[in-house]
Amino acid sequence: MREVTSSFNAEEVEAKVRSFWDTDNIYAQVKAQHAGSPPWFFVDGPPYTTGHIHLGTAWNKLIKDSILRFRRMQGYDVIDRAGYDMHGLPIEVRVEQELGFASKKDIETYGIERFIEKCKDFAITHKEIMSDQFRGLGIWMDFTNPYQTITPDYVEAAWWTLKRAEEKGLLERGYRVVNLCPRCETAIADSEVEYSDKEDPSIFVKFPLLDRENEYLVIWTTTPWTLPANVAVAVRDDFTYARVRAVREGKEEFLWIGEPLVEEVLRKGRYQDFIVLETVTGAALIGMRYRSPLEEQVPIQKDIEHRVVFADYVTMENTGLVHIAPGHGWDDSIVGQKEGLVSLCPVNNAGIFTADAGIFAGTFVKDADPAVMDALGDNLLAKRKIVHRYGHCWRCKTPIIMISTEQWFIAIPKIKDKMLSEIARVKWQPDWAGSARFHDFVAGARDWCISRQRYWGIPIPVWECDSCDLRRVIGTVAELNEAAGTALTDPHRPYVDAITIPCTCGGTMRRVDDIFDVWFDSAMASWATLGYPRKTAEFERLWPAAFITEGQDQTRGWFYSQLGASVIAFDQAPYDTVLMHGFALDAEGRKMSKSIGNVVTPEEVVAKVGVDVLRLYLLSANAPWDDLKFNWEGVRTINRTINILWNVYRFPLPYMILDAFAPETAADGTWSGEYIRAHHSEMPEEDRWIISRVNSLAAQVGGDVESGMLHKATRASLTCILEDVSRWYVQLVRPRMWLEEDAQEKREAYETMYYVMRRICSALAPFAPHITEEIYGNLRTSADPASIHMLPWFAGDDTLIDANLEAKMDVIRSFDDAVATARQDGNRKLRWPISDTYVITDSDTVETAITQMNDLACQRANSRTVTVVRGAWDRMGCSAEPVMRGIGPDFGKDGPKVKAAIEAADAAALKKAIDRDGEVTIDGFTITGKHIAFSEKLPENIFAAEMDDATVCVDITLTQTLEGEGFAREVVRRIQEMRRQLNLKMKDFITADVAITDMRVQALLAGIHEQEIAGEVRATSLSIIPAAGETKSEGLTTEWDVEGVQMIIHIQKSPA
RNA sequence: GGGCCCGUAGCAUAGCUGGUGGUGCACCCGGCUGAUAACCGGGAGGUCGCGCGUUCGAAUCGCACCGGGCCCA
Repeated sequence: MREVTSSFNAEEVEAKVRSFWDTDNIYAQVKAQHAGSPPWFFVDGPPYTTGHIHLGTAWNKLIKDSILRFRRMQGYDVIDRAGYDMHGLPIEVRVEQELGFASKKDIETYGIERFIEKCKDFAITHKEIMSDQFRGLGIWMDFTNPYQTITPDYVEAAWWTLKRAEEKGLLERGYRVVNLCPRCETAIADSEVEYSDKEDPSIFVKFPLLDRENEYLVIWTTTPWTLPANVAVAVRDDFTYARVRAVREGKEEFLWIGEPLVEEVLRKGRYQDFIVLETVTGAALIGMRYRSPLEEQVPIQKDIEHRVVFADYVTMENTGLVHIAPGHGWDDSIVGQKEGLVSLCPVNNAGIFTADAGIFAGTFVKDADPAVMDALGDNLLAKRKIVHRYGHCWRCKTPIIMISTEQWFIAIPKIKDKMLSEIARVKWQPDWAGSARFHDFVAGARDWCISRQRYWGIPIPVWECDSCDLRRVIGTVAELNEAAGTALTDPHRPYVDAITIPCTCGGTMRRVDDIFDVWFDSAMASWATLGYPRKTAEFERLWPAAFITEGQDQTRGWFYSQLGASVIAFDQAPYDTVLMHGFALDAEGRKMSKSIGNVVTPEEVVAKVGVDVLRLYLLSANAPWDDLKFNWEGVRTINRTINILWNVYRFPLPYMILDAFAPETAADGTWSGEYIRAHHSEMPEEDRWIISRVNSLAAQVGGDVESGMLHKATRASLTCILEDVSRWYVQLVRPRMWLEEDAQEKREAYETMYYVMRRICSALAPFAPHITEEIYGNLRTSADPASIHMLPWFAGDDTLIDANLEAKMDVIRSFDDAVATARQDGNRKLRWPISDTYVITDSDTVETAITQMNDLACQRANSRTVTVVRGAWDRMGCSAEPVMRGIGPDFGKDGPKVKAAIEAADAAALKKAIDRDGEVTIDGFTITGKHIAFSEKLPENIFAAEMDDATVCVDITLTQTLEGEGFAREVVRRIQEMRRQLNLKMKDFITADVAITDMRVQALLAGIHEQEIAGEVRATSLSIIPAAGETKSEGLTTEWDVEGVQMIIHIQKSPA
């Protein structure tokens, strides 16, 4: 053991520990230690390789690391391979930006091969940067060999899974309405759509009814460009619609509008006058036919039979009639299917109108809005602007459009029941994450569009014949090479695009152009990380995952994609337990974002307080599943607690080192609490108490971690350090540390402190791996394992837990607080001894504790005696107060006399009499309870304070003896302070003179307390003298005012 | 618009199978002084987001609303 002098320096300690881990290969050693033990299969949710981690990413990995460390200590062979999500549009967009590209054409011109190589470089570079950041947080996962979604074996896992989908009839191709980013020219998932405010036209349009002259349906839309694809108008059958005759600029026309909206719509259309001719329910409108107002400009519209249909989602807003374009809206397409409507989509993947759009052909849809409005002519009833929430591409921020396009789908509804029953089987932390949230999400899930029209991703392994309609899904690279007679190694675009397969019909099969939705990649993680399907042994041994944990946003992300893929592939969920955690928000509970400027990075926290404090803060601040409101104050508090842990740790070291203390060990020299187990029964109560507390803590922490309650585990540990060890045990045990002789009590204190530190470090090791490693490194015996992380998890020893003792100590602590309060009230410092303390109570628990632990109670109270009083205390005085409201009416003008009589009488005697007889006669007046109010009165020099279930009374009366002792302790304190000013070492001796001119005080001390003072301050000679002699040049002389008494103290270091 | 979660003193958080609201930090006052740029005690501070309901009694149960978060539309 070596002494540690400075206060806790996170930067220094953590750097030292990190370098120890690195040079001695501790992580590898720990893993080797558990090789062959029962496995614990964890799958890392792969972060996307953006290149920088934020607080949420850090939180995520720290939760993982803490749990993995705990499981390793429990003895499991933990599979801790990290993973990275490395394909996809975000990287493509970044590379495009670097290269200054504006569209897919630029990529084609540049060359797909060069482009995807750039993407690959980007992903790999940024993966390395992130691994370093994670390592910097002390995270022990396998970053040297992470699974990567871009490796051939990983790609193959996706191919194989798609083949399974095809075999099960779950792979479908078809036209669906999807979100399209016209810039990226690809379909994007709902989850890739980001909503933000956007200004759009807000127009009211008249659709002329067939066979009704000058009569129109009025609809509203914010997307004029979808009107060329209009095929129907929807209404609610139970709403009321009005037919109005409206006049604008002298022209009269007949309009159909939702009845409550008539006035508003006509005002917007600047109609001068109107009259409601009739009202009907929507049901009466259904089936009415109308013409497109654009049939001249969009010839295809002439062939459409437009009609009014029912849709339940119509609301009585705007006009109450809804424009339906099944090619441009999800809801519209549903209505279209149900009603057998034509689906028009005269728009291509770049958002450009096709020839079907007539005069609009060749124009970008959004740019065509004004032209469409122009073309509407008089049918444009009103034109305004609106700012509303609109979807944008999450990467390039381009407003998305909805178009009907041919895509590949997984038919999720066909496997939904199985997915739901698997959700019920999985253990969710918290329970509602699965049973409510995820369940509801999956219950409403639709087909999963898995195709993207991009480059950097896993190519969809479907080959289609160019002459017949045969298609083939390839499951592995080997299968492809065999079928095509090639030797492909990298299954990415464009290499894979070149490969053709001869078809049985004599034609040539070519790969479809699409790549997978990047969410499909990570969905395979649980088997891809095991090398499946290329290798099967590990898969059979380990799968499914014992545990995963991710943020709540992954409900619709990774929890979902994994479940879907796994049910496709294996008919079961790929995980057994899922811990869902929250989001990292700022102190006000808002999302951290660069634009608000409220981002807190992990690095800045680490720079201020170190990794362990960040870790403990993130883990203890709130329950994992609640959102974290980042708060610097909270971080500082944890920092202080950790500093206290450090102080508690270093406090006994100087004494232990002075005494060359070594804890008792087993025969092989390793420590596991040998002394405590052997001597437990004869150890002091305070030692047995802290040992019990620490064992209770260990038991609690283990249980909390297993149930995902990381906040409870860490809070309990920190509270134990603060409350039990620092604020109580250390205070109790201090005097035993500086006993001179080789006392049994001191030995027990050392062993206990050692035990406490070792056990607390063990309990804290998964959460604060650096400081615990440092402390352990200094405390461990030479035969103990090199690292704390090599120790088995200490789960608490039941035989050392004494709940009864813990309860009794709670009473003493409550008593201790009350004594301090009462003394403060009586203005008697704790340093000054008092004669008697009384605990007035009706509680057996209190009586037992104070009686059985009386020595400790006396010591804490600095009182000669501590006595329990049951019921009323006979020394408690009584005061009597006349109640004039009662006296006045009964005694009239004698009232003042009665008052005086009551005040003059002995209150206790009055009370006794009234209690007994109900009345008492004084000075001829008969007095009853209503004339007098009794209250308790503390005797002189007694001060009281409440504790749990009791009242504590301290008697602060001074006697000569007590006063002498008080002054003696005052002198000791002053001399100690002076020793400190001289920077003396603990073992140094001094000589001292205490000059006191006050003869009474001098007499109290001289001869009686000199020896005692000398002993405490390590003085070889000490004299109490009446007046100071000549000022000495050596040593230190200080004049003190002690409770109004002047003292001149001189001390000087003795020669060694 | 819908689902889930959260909303308790200046800040953070416990209590939430109903019975007079705890804790930590910060603040103010005091104590201790061989852990000392530490430690301890006390005090003040709360319409438990708002409203209605169930109940003898609600922070706790129900409904509606407001604010925040994630997700969906």
